[in-house]
Formats: sequence, C-alpha cells, structure tokens
Amino acid sequence: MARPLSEEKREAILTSAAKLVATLSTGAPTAGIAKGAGLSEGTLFNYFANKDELLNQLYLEIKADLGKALLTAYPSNADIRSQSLHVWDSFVEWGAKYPMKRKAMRQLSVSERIREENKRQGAAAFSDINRMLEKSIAAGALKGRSSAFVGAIFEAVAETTLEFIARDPKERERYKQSGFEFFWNGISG
Amino acid sequence: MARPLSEEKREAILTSAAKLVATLSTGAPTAGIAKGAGLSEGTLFNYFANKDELLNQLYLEIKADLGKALLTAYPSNADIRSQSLHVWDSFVEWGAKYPMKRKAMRQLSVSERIREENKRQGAAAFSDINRMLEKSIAAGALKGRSSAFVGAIFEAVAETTLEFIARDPKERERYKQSGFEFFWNGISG
Amino acid sequence: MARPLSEEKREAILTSAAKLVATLSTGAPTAGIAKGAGLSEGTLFNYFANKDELLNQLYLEIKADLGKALLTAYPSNADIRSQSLHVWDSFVEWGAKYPMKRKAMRQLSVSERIREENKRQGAAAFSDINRMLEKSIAAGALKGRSSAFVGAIFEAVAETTLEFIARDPKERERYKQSGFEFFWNGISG
Amino acid sequence: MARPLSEEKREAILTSAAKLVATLSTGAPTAGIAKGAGLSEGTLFNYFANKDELLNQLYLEIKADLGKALLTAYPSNADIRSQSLHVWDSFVEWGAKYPMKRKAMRQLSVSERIREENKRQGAAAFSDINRMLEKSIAAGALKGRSSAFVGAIFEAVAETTLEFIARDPKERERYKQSGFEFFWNGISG
DNA sequence: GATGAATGAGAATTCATTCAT
DNA sequence: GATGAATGAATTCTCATTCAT
Repeated sequence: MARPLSEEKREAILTSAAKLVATLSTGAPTAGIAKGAGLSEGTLFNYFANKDELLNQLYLEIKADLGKALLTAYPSNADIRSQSLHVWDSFVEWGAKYPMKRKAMRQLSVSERIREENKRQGAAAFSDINRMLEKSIAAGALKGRSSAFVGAIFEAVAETTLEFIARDPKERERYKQSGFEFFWNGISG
Repeated sequence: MARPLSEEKREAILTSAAKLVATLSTGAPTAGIAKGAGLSEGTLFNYFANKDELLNQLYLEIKADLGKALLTAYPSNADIRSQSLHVWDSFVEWGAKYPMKRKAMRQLSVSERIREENKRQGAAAFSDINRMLEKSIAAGALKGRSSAFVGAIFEAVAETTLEFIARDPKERERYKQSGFEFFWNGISG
Repeated sequence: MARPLSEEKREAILTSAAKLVATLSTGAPTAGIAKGAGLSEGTLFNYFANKDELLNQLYLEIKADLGKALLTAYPSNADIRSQSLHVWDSFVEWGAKYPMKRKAMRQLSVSERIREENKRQGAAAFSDINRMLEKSIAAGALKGRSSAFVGAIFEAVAETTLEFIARDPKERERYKQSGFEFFWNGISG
Repeated sequence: MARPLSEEKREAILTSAAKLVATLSTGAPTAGIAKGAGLSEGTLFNYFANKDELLNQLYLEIKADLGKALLTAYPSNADIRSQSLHVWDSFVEWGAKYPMKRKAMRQLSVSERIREENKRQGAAAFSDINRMLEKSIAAGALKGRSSAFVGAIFEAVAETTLEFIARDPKERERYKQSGFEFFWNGISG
C-alpha cells in the first residue's frame, strides 16, 4: 500500500468544511474547504466522493460528536432533573466550545442536501436522551408527544440559548440557567 | 417615469422566490424565480436591484406578513395567557397556511446574506409581542432576560411545532396545544 | 423579445465544432469551440443545452447537409448507373469541399456520444439513395442484403476514397473514378 | 534490475485498454484501464511511459495481431481468389472473435493520438497482403492505384461487414459471403 | 417597461502523472 | 516493482447581471 488515506487529513477537511459551512452554508466552495485544510483541490475528492457526500458526512460527524459530548459523564443514577440538566449543560458547553460546528449544524439541518436517511441517523444519536426526556414528562405538557418532538424542542431551545450566548458571551451563565429553567418548567409544568 | 412598476408583479416575484428559497435556500436561481413569476429573467432586476436585495426584501415581507397575522384580532384586553395563546395560535395557523413562507423564513434566518440591519428590523415587527410576553414572565424562568430572547424562544418552539405538524398534519391540534402548554409553563413556571 | 437566438451564431458554433471535432474528436473543448465561433464560453450553452446536445446536432446537420448535396441535381430519369455515379461524385465533391465536416462525421460516427436514435435519423437522410442502390443490385453480390448494408458499403468505400484524395489531392480525379468503378463492379458484378 | 516487468501484466493492461477504448475511445481513463487489468493506477506507468505510449502500443499490437491472423494457414500456392478469400475470411473471423480489439482499432484508426509513424508501421503488417491484392487486379478497376489504397478499401469493406454481423449475428455467414463477393467483383470487375 | 441573449467569473469534478512508502 | 495518495491543470456547466432591441 502506497500511503493510507490519512485520518488526520480527513479531519482537517471536515474541520475546514465546518468553518466555511457555518457562514456560507452549503454554498461553501470545495476549493476553499480544501485550501482551508491545507490540501489541494483535487485531494478533497480522494476523501469524499463529491460535495454532497462531504456535507452529509460533516452532518453525521457533528451530530455524533455532539451526541458523545452529551453522554460524557452522564449521571445515570441521578434523578431525572439532574440528568436533564447534565445534558443541557453539556449541550451549551459544546456549542460554546465549537461555535463553527454549531453553526454548521444549524445550516445543514435546514438543507435539502442532507439525505433523509442521514437526518434520521443523526437523530438516532439522541434517541436515548430523547427517551429520558420523554420519561421525565409522563405528566407534563408534552405528555403523549413523541420523544422526537421533545428532543426537537429541547434542541430548539438550547440552540436559541446558544445564539444569544454567542451574541453576548459574558451573560453565558445566566442564559444557560434561564434556558434550562424554561425548558424544565415547560416539560414538567 | 412612464408606467410605475407593477405591484402585482413585484408580489409575484416574492411569492415565486419564497417557493424556491424554501427548498433551495439562497441558491435559488434568479432565472427560476422570474420564470415562476411569469416574467423573464431581466425583468426581475427592474424590481430588485440585485439578488441580495430580493432576498432581503423577501425576508422583510415575510416577517411583516407574519407580524401582521399575529396582531390580527389581537385581544388587547384579555389576560396575558389569552393574549399569548392568541399569538401562538395565529403563528401556527399562519405557518400551516403558508408553508413556503415559513420554510423560506427558516432558510433566510440562517443566511449571511440577510443584512444585520434587516434582521433587526424583522425582529422589530415582533417587539410589541415580545414585550407582552416579557411582561407575562415578570416572575418566571426568563425573568430579567431580554424580550428579544423571550421572543426568540417563542419562535423556536413554534417553529419546531410547525415542523412536526408538517410531518404529521392530522395531529395538528394536539401539537398546537402541547406546544403552547409547554411554552406557557416554561415562562410562567 | 430582446434579441432572437442568432441562426448565424448557431452556424458559427457548428462550424467551429466541426473543425475541432475533426481532429480532437469528442474531446474538443467547448471553450475552444465557442472561441472559434467568436463567442464567449457561456454563450455556447444558450444555443446547445450541453456538449452532448451540440455533438448530436452537429452529427445530424452534417448528415443532412451531405444528404442534401447528394440529391442536388439528381438525375431521376437517368439509368441506374448514372444515378449512382451522380451520388458518388456528389459525395466525393462534398467531402473534398468540406474536409472538416467529413472528418468530424467520421469521428462522430464512431462515438458513443451520438444517440442511437440520431444515428438512425442520420441514416434516414440516405434511405432514398440506399433504396436506389439496392434496386441496382437485384442480381448482384449484395442481392438480398438490406439497403442499409449497401449504403454503408457505399459510404465506406467513398470515405476511403476521400481519405486518399486528402493525402494526394492531385490524384483526385483518378481516385474518384477508380473508387466508383470498384463500387459499381462490386454491386453489379 | 531486480525483476523484469511481467509480460503477463503488460498483456492484461493492453486487453483492458482494448475493452475500454472500444467504447470510450482515447478518453478511456488510465485508472480504469489499470483496474480492469487487476493492477493499481501507478503500476500502469511502469509498463507504459504515458497514455499516448499505451495507446500507440495498443494500436500496434492489435494491428500485428490481426496481421498474424490473416497469414495463418495462408494458402501461398492457391490461386489469387482463394488467397483473397482466405484473408477475407480470416479478417471476419478475427473481428467476430475479438470484438473489443476490432472496435478499439476502429477508434484508434481515427485518432490523432496515434503517431503517423505508427500508422505506417501498422499498415506495414499488411503490405504483403496488399501487394497480393494489388496483383490480383492488374486489369481491374483499381489498376494503377497503390496497394495501400486497395488494402484500405479491403479493410473498409470488411469493417462494414463486421459491423453488420455484430448487429445481426445469425446472418454472419451470409454477410461474410456477400461482402467478399462484392469486394472480389469490385477489384476483378 | 419588458425581454432574453450575451457575458465571464466561478464551481464541482476528472484525470494523467508523480513519488513516498 | 507495486501501490495509491497527492496534485493541479483542464473541463463542463451555472448563474447573476447587463444592455441592445
């Protein structure tokens, strides 16, 4: 074997893509992505068959990355509010730490170029969390609604919170707390 | 000037633009938009100086349209929960009635091509509503947060609700109610 | 209407394409073809939806052009040998007069990019001639063979003749005569 | 030098090249050719300095292969018609047996990428045959024409015959006979 | 004012070839 | 010798915008 495809370069491409997609959405030029990864235009296509593939992989990787972050140090034995709070805090921390990934995810979530099957697979990374959230509301406002809906609401509220943190970083803790309190009140009502 | 520009054609362009932007985002070709409006490519630029202008105007019109819908039959003298419920229901009805506008708005909200000043102006259409919501939470979870934040949370939750209604239209009433209950619990907690 | 697509420019593109296809086959770059026609790259695609369309149209036009040349001043009432000779001479004259068209036709005849339906349609321009040839051989070597086969044989022999004329133009008349005599002997045997 | 280049692999490359060139002409990608030969992209260039070299070698090998086929079991002492018939039948059998080589040869014959010197050398494999044919026509239609011309006519007619056999294989024998009869009448007239 | 042909700057790919492993 | 990742020039096609009609 001459040289294996370098995992490092693959990551560099995805990182560069996240950065450009964050602002330019799916219109981000592949040439720019490659350059941002320190590679030449053609090399990108050794790693991803075409731009759609790159965008879809980017989406999946970001979703998986976020999913993993939410489960790190997850307090399985704590009460449900604590579990929810952990997930909330992890989400907000992740978003503040990786603003490009967060923005790219937002762009891609809305794009027609992400295949339906990948949207489902992306959501699957959160199914455990969604189920946990769902349990927490056996008696609340969202009682009877699917865990997907509860999860989507959670994400929407967290996203909005992150957006405002990004605009006004020094209020981070306050937004984080208010956001969660809102969410928790909402579902446990 | 001989004839004034036809308001009818301008609207046709915006309607066509909404439809295409809904799926293609800002990548929607101006030629396609013009064609969808029954006009030829060049004519579009008699009505909008360039594509950015068109996108920005589209954003503003949709926001204004939604803002107007929310205030129609607004029960100024009812209690705050009723006022909120009215706004909520109006939002959801509007979104279900104009799915293209809703999707286009979602795409544009995320786009860098909408000028910051227009995002602000778009938000301004909701300032009264936001202030009303804010008042309703003098003591709740979002106490002390800006009315912009409360409004954004409201919009995010409503958007998510509309998304799920779009996927499963026969559950519309249930989603609508659950969504509002969640929101109301959240802020009044 | 702003300006109609100019038939003149369309012809210029086809002429330029013939010239480049003659030597570069279907690998001829569209940019070069456009430039050769005195137009900019993009303009070519106002006249032909894509390169395949251009190549297919080129093929059809050349075939039609040749077909027309063969029928000009056609001696319908002469004996069959005279009719055949007329077609033969017309073919050779045409090929000598339009060497680029002839070479381009040769390249395209062999290309997979010409759609089967167009190959058929191209052949249709010669069906009358083929039938005439077929009649002339009611008793010869090709008796019972399809008129398409007879026509193809005719074309192959004429092509070869043209090839040698191109290499050695001053022997033109001799090649022309020998070629026809060969063909006529062949079918009338 | 450690190991000599493997003749087997060289042949595998040429065989794969013939298959791809048959349909894609000189546009056939070297990567695809290598893959078809069970080798990796780079290895091809250990056997052929560059693509042009490969195409030229392919042309020469096919011509040589055909030339050899035509001379196998050649009836040197038979009369000229029998000799011609032998060559004709061998040609048609060869073409039916190696359709990829035949088609590849057809593509390459028309390509500018085959160097003139190789076209000459390819033709040289047939010089004996051409001379034989030429002798047979001391008094016929092609009297006085070069043996190259006679050979080219022969090839053109045989090619056309093969083309029709390929389209309608069950008529093979009939086409084969008609084709030869046409040719023989043509030159002996 | 309306039209749509003309433009040319991108954009995504493809591909022959090199060379480190 | 074999491999296949890396390269970047070349290619097809798209599209916002202009302007002659």
